[in-house]
Amino acid sequence: MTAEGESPRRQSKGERTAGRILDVAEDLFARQGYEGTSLRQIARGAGIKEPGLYNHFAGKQALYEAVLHRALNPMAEAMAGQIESASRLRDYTDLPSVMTDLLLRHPQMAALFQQALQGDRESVGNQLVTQWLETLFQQGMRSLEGLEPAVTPNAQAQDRETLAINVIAMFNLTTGYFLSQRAFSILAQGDLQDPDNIARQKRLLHRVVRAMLVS
Amino acid sequence: MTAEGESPRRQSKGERTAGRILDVAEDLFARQGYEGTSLRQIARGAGIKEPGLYNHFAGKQALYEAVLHRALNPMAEAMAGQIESASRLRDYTDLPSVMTDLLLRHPQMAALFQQALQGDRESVGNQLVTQWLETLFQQGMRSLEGLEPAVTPNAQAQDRETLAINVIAMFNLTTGYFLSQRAFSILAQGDLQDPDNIARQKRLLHRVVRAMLVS
DNA sequence: GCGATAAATGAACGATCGATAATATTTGGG
DNA sequence: CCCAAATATTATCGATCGTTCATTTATCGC
Repeated sequence: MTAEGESPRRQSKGERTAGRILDVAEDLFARQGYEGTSLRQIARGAGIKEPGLYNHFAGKQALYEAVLHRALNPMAEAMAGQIESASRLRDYTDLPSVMTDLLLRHPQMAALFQQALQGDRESVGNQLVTQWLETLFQQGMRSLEGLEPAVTPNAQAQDRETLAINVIAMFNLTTGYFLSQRAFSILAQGDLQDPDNIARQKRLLHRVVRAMLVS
Repeated sequence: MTAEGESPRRQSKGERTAGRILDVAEDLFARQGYEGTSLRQIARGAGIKEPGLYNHFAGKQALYEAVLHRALNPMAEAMAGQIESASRLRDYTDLPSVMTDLLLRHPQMAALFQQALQGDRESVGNQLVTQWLETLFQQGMRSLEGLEPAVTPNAQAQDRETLAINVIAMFNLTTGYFLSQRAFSILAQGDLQDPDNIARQKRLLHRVVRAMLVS
């Protein structure tokens, strides 16, 4: 999530500094993890001294949660909008593609979410992401199980566990793509964010969804 | 990787202690990450004081690399054996299933590998895992691209980028499963290591591979 | 069982961590 | 333009990090 594009006079100095801090912190947290990132690094990246951070955030933990919150909100809203406006059947199965487009605009969010998800269960960060996943997964479950009979009338009903495993697979497939830039450069030259490769990934996502529906 | 099952007199005291240290370190590194784990924690878990660690490992970094090495070697050998003994075509497409069985015996290795893969590019740990992935991926690529015409004579040849994306997807699908226990408990009750769920996952893996082959 | 060697310990080091207090500077509304 | 409020800085804190050293204790081949 990069800084808002508003005109520099619409924001007060404090707001601009807070935005810069969030930008730097998001990048560093995603690349180095929570414990691996120091407030000194963040302050230096934002062009201020360390104690200045405390004029905008209560502490390291609060800053981390603010980063997650700012990254999670647009994603949640956009996905909610997509889900709500899904009138035709195929709109539901497009969910991974939509999520890919959203992650494409903020590629480091994938790493941020995965870390928060693997992190301390009691932490606010973990609960934030877990809560988001909850609604997302519930919707994914409803999609798969609701569509299946319509699309493939002769398909047998799948048990809840299989549905869950499928939804989780789609999530891992979608986010994992953005965590695999290094692996990709081993196998082929190029950038995973290249439109051609994004198109290839979306094609794969659709094929996998279809493979899940037709059992 | 749990301690060797050898009789307690076959190992010297030092070897036994080193093994305990590796066990504890592997668990903590996988759950909390490299920076998030302190040598004090590891020492306490192994039942010794902190300086005692230095009788067995040169330092934190060396201990971390030893953990990765001990976890990576059996996996690499087992996969190499599977690949070498693959006479029939389907042996190749079974590779994700074989990897699932291996990871099932040491579920925390998935987290370990992902962390090392995302971590510092210069680090020895990253290079260790990257090197392993390289051979694994090369083999996966060769499988997919070599098998395709045989299995589906009417399928068009896929470009290298698509192959790479497919191989990466299979890797993310296979390892991501073992990182998703929390997500699974949101959607359904149960343990992802339950044989029934493992069977469901393997069924999914095979379906996805098939979906990749028949373009 | 003796003795060399391996292993474990207590004490302490410098470095860095997140955080606080006191002070200086800048901002921006009246 | 002024002055209260917002923002930034300097100095410093205690805690914890990884690591080292000198010493004690345990191991195990002979």
